[in-house]
Amino acid sequence: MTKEKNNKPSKELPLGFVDRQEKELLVRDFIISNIKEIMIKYGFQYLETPSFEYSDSIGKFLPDKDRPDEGVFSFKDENKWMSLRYDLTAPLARYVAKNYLEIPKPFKRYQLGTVWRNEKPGPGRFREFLQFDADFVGTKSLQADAELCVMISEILEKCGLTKSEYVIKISSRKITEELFKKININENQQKLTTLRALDKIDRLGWSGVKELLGAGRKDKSGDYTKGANLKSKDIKVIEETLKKKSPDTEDLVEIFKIFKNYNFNNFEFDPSVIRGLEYYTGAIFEVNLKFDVTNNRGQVIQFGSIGGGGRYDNLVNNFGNFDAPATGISIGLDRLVYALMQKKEFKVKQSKPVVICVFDKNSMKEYINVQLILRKAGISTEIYPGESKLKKQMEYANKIKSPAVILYGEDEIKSGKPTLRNLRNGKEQSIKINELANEIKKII
RNA sequence: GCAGCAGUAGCUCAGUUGGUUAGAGCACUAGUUUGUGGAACUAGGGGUCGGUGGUUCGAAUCCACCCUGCUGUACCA
Repeated sequence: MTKEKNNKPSKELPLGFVDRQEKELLVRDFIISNIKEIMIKYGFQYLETPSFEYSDSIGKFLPDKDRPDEGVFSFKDENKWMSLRYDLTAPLARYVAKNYLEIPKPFKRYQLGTVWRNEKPGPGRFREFLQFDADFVGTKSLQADAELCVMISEILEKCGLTKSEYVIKISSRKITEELFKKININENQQKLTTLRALDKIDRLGWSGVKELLGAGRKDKSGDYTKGANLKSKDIKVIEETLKKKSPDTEDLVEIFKIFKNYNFNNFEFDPSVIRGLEYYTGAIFEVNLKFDVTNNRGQVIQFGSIGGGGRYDNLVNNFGNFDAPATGISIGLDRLVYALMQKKEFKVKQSKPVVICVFDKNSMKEYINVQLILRKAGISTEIYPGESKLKKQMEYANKIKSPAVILYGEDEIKSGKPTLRNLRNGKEQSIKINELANEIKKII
């Protein structure tokens, strides 16, 4: 690299975007195959919608209407603004509205797709990530809400999490609505500030939340956050509400009954679960991990939830007049991958190819013959992709973690018995071509 | 966005109060071994010290601004 490097394209990635390597992708594939299997079992339809939508299809449901395009990546196509989707729920609402007459009602669909958020990234948190969504549209039945939780739990356990490693926290927007009535808050901004404060109880504890409900709070770095300015007697009422051990709203009482019928008990009633969204109208879920997650320096980090959801009875109605009450749940797959990879006992099998070394270009036909036989037997096999000294070829095989190499030089070709070298223990044996596949299977 | 900390080789870092040609380990390349990887030894390549401007006889080191990263915080459909 010389002076010219200034003229060369940057090898840096845009903020919040990452290359994902095989190890991670295989874990992701493992999770996806579990999801698909369970979705079929639960009877959801598979759907894909495009990455881009017209901005007004997703933008006009933003909670803060005063800054409609903040947080999304957008560009102007001809004269219309389009944006990369920021979740899979808004596109679902658009899809349901567009296809309302054709789709079954209720409509159950699941979707796997990349979403983009123009926000500051954090550990295990990117500006481009894969999300899984499952929703019921067109039913008010609480059976749907309950089943979503049971289903998520089945997915997590299928992926290797034990009951003690995760919990689904549940609350209802109805609880906070009643609370607001009780303490007489009507102003929307104050409601939002209050909800956001409550949402932080995990991290800040009640004392921090109390500060945010009152005048405000100074964080570790010295930054100051303005509070909701509630009266201390109202804060007292909120504190009492948060202490409740069991729900007194009808929806949650019903949902918990259904859980019992499913024998599902890995949930927790938690009135501090808020999920910040304005569009939720009933039950709210949040999927939390119960073990520490660390960054690549080994420090424990604030990881937050790996997914959540809830009931949103009015969202589809934003596109017109539809009878489409809905409930859904989503998981951030990359966050689940990140967390899963931290579990020591978690392993995903990677099959690496057996490498056939190249001694002499004129013997290519012989190498190909061995390759065809092994591939036919279902063994991942490659002829060394290059022209190097044997030492280089061995180093290559070692580097890609190949289980074995096949040495098929002049002498071996003459006798029809290639040498199989086990790269884990260095042992070599000379084997007839037609017995090669079976021998290799013993090694793998 | 706000705040704190930090940017020296591909990676992890050292670099003394400003002083010649900027160092180490790992990785990489070549060789010791022209049919044998993971060990050892030898040699080698690789840096406008994040960028720009300033102070100075002299800056990786001091100052200003900018960029990037980490952590917290805000926002998070």
